[in-house]
Amino acid sequence: MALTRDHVVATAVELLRRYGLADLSMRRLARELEVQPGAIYWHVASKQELLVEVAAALLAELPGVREEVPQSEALAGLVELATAVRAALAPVPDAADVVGMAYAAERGSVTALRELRGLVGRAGVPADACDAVTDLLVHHILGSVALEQNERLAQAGDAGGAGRDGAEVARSFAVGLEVIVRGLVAARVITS
Amino acid sequence: MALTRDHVVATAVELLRRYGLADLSMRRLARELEVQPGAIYWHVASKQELLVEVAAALLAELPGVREEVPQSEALAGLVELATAVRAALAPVPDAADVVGMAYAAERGSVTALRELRGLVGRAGVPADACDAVTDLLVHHILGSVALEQNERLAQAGDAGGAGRDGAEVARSFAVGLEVIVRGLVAARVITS
DNA sequence: ACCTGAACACCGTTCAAGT
DNA sequence: ACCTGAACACCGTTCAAGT
Repeated sequence: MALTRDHVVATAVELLRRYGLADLSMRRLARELEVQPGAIYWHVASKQELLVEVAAALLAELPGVREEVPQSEALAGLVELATAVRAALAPVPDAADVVGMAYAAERGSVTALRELRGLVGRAGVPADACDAVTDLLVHHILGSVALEQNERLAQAGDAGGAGRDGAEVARSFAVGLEVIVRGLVAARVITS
Repeated sequence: MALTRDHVVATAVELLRRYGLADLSMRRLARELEVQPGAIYWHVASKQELLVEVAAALLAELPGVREEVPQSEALAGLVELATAVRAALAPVPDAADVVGMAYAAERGSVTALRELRGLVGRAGVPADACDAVTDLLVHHILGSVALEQNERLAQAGDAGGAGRDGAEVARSFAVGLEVIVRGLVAARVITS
């Protein structure tokens, strides 16, 4: 079967899910595809470009946001989407690094995060504060994902550790999200 | 002059400041110290351990927080400290990655961030929410630092770009910080 | 105690040459 | 158009042997 860009990206995603970012090298990927390392560079310009595609793929399955969301539901939709993004990334090793890098390189490269920004706008955040608020939300999501994965590793270390488990990290995330949403109103970023 | 752990760390910091994380390899560091790569491993167990030391060193110069801060001043002190940390890291290439990695590996490894957590507690955040709120603040700081450095790179790319400059990123950071602080009260995390 | 020399097992990327 | 083979310039880490 001939190599295609989609196949390269899909295999990279699988490698990430199974073994993490450290084992997602261009050479390892080539071995998985039963091809020489140089062959990959016909379909993808660089590892950086590949990782941006991987990040997009990780969040491509999320149900899209309805086009027309009334302002009254925008904040709730925002909380829902942020929670869904966190849940989708949490089980993927090093997902926070991969998505964080893609978002830093090009904010529009990940659909779900573009939709998040749209909801921020529709919730009433003025245009000149949209980026700041979206960044705050994205960093909260990715920080929480990274944290949960770290707890998992630490817990695997000490056998019966009293470390915070996934559910507890998810609760902390919800608290932080609530703080942000309430803060938007209290700081008069949203005048409602 | 005999190599010491402090000298190794200080040289690593200098390398990071001047050339960024990509050029801070154990081998490059050894060359800078005029020593064989293996020699570094007598003073430091691994690159990971070295980077944790580097992260601590980057924020070691910050003025410490007074021990006894009344609750009425804790929130203001928190904003001040967060702003100072951001300002200290902003000019250091890849500082967000280095400090983020150290914070993820061991939350107590960076003094200034430990002090931030102390202020969160003294501001009235209950013990079981301290970590969540501190994480939110730390990720906001590091996210903003990473963003500003990205803007700088993007601006260096297109000559007279309309990209957001450092001052604008700093303003966005302040907005986010205000949202968080107000949100703490509005979400009744702090009952004041 | 502290360092050298040399090795082990890897990287990302490029590119002439083949099919 | 798509891929191989082979090279270039690197990595982090280990460890016997030297001083």
